[in-house]
Amino acid sequence: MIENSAGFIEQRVSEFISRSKELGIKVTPQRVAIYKELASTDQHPSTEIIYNKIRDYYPNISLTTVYRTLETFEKLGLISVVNVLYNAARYDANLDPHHHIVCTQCKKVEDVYDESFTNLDVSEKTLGDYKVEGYSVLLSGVCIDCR
Amino acid sequence: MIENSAGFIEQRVSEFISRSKELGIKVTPQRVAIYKELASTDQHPSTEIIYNKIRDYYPNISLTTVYRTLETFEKLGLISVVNVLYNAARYDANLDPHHHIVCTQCKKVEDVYDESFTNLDVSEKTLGDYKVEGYSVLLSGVCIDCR
DNA sequence: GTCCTTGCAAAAGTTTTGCAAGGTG
DNA sequence: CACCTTGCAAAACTTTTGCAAGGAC
Repeated sequence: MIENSAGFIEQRVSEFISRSKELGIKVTPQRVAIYKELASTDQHPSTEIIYNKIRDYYPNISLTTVYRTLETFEKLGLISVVNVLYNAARYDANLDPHHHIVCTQCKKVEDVYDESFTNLDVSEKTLGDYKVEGYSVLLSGVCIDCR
Repeated sequence: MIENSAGFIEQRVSEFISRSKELGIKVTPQRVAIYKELASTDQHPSTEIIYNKIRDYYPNISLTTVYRTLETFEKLGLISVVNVLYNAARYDANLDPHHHIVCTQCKKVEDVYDESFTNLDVSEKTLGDYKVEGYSVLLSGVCIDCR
């Protein structure tokens, strides 16, 4: 749960710094700025958006650094990527209700048919501001070929 | 459920042609080829992959056409896009279990906390070939600002 | 001081757009 | 034959990579 109090964010940044030292990566001002920006919002920003926000107070930062840093953080489990399959649009002619599992290594997608996934109650949820059209469960894992 | 019999695919292509006429879009050889390619696989191909497969027997087709056609089909509900948020990577510093809802119009993402989503049983599923690492539910809808 | 990290520039990869030619209904 | 659709080319946008300079430990 995000709380927009400065103290809460400072605490998360402190934890990030400790964790970075444990993991053996260097704590640079760029990395702190990127982590802090991400920890300060629940808007799930893109790389470009993070870059632009940081440039307001850190004009010399490079977009390349933001890309590389987010990738590093994600690989180490310090942050997560919301959309695993962001590389290219993937299409499906099968309109029956079903779900998907993606291999985090080769990005292959397979279908998952499971009634317990298909019958989730999405009507009464805390989605007050949204007109919900649908949902799907995306599992992630490593396929047999990549193991 | 995809069945790889030629007859089954032919039937789906026929339905596609009828539906196209109902919807008032023109049935071109390119469109039929694209639909047929997508209906013949459960691999959830990208635009580029569909393009390359079609070029084996239809060398003049343009990648632009494949992009535009898939977009058209998706808007009309003839196919669906597996990864709504494919435009750019979106990151999250919040590692607590939670889910997301995306506005299909402005692509804004918000958090959803719901225990019934968080307690799905993913251990005994028909995911035999995968080492499952996790999952998340992605709801889609239209946010209040876009209505 | 060592070696990881950064910034710049260039390249690779994905998607969109303008416009004239072509084909469907 | 009207108008939607296609193909080409160019541009826009997102991401990755090579390399030399710089900074953290």
